[in-house]
Amino acid sequence: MARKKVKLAWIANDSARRATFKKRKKGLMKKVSELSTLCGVEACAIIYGPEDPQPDVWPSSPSDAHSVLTRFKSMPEMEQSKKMMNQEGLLRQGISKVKEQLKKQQRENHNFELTQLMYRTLNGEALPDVGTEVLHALEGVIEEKMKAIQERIDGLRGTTSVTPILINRTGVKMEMEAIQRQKWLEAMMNNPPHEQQHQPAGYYGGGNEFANGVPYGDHTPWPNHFYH
Amino acid sequence: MARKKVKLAWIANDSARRATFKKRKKGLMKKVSELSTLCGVEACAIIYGPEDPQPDVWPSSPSDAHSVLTRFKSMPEMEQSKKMMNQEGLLRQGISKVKEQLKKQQRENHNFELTQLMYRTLNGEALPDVGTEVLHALEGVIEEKMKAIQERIDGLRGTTSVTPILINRTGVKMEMEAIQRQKWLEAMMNNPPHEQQHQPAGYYGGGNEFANGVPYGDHTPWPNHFYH
DNA sequence: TTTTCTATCTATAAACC
DNA sequence: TGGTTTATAGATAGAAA
Repeated sequence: MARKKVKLAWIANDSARRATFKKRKKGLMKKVSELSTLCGVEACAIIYGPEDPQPDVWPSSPSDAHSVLTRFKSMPEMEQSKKMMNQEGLLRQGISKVKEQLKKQQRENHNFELTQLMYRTLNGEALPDVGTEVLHALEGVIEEKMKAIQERIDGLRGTTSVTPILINRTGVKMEMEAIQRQKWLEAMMNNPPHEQQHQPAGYYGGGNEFANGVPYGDHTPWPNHFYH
Repeated sequence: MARKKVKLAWIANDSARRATFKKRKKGLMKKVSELSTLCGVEACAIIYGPEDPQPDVWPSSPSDAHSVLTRFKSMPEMEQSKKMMNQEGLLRQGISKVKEQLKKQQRENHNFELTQLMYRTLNGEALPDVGTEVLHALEGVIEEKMKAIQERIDGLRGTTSVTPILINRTGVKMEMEAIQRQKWLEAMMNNPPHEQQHQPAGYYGGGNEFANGVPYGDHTPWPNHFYH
């Protein structure tokens, strides 16, 4: 884990492996002792060397080690197996984790699609014939954006030093209700989706900022579930 | 070891201690698995939680499942204010990660089901009318188990010191070809999936060990895809 | 409480001796 | 082969959401 990221696989080189073993064993033992000290828990580590039939063990104090091991051994095997051997449990754990990930991903996808919908609509594209549900969600997204912008503006008002270009261009006195489409675009696209930065200097002058291209570079059809 | 160097002593603050415990336990387990992988040695860690009578243990049988799944981190959250253009890319990345996880999980599920199939069949339950594909896969699982057992026995033969209880019970002289069903069960169930330990003392005496119950406690129907 | 973020601290792979 | 050094990967404390 230094100089180079090591691949997690058996180290073929003999001496390198032995060196690593030595270093890491030491580090591991230290970690075990730290965990035990810091959190006041019983812990035990047993490491068999490649040749040595006698493992390195922590805690080094024989009595402590013995106590941990005795406790472990005396426990009905059934309980031991619950955590170390119960495949079913681990599987369930894994499955719910994946499910969780999936849900998160789906939420993100949905949000992304809504954001795209917003940008494209603001850019003059016709709002597709989406269901009310989608409209409500879209409303939520837009509200969130507005809120974020308002906060940013409020924050800037209290500042006496740097006045961001954005403010010079749009004027903060404008009421939120009166913000026009291109102002919206300017505000929201403060960090624009694509290479707007590479647009000519006159880019921000007003008018149809995306005359040269749409925010996402193409007109991907709206996802099917957006429609009735 | 971050933000501030922590003093090596019992952490008095309750929630802080729990948080540290969780983090460090995870880190420790990872280290153990890494050491084991990189250097090809046997290693074991046992950690008792403050309350939990069940320790966390490494290795866990489906070792990959645990470490791989915990290692899996959700993709960094999208920063709306920055680089909208990357959203799509980030999403794709996240999706493929989830997909990958899902595949892994499915492989594990399948393997688990096959293992259950094996145990239940060995226990005398009728082999369901599975397709050839499943049969072949089952064959593979069984072969793997046999190989593992053979290796264990071979290893033990070369040892003059400690003779594990398992050996006392079964006798290593027995040829693999002659191993009977209950021996199989003993060997494979060395750390049994469920409550067999609570069986009467005569449990290991031979005969129908699972007369009072099946290994998994119930007769869950075989998964649909096992059948023709 | 959990999750996420990130500044810092620690472990360690290579290089050197 | 075994210590010492150094640059970097990894672990994690504390804060914030």
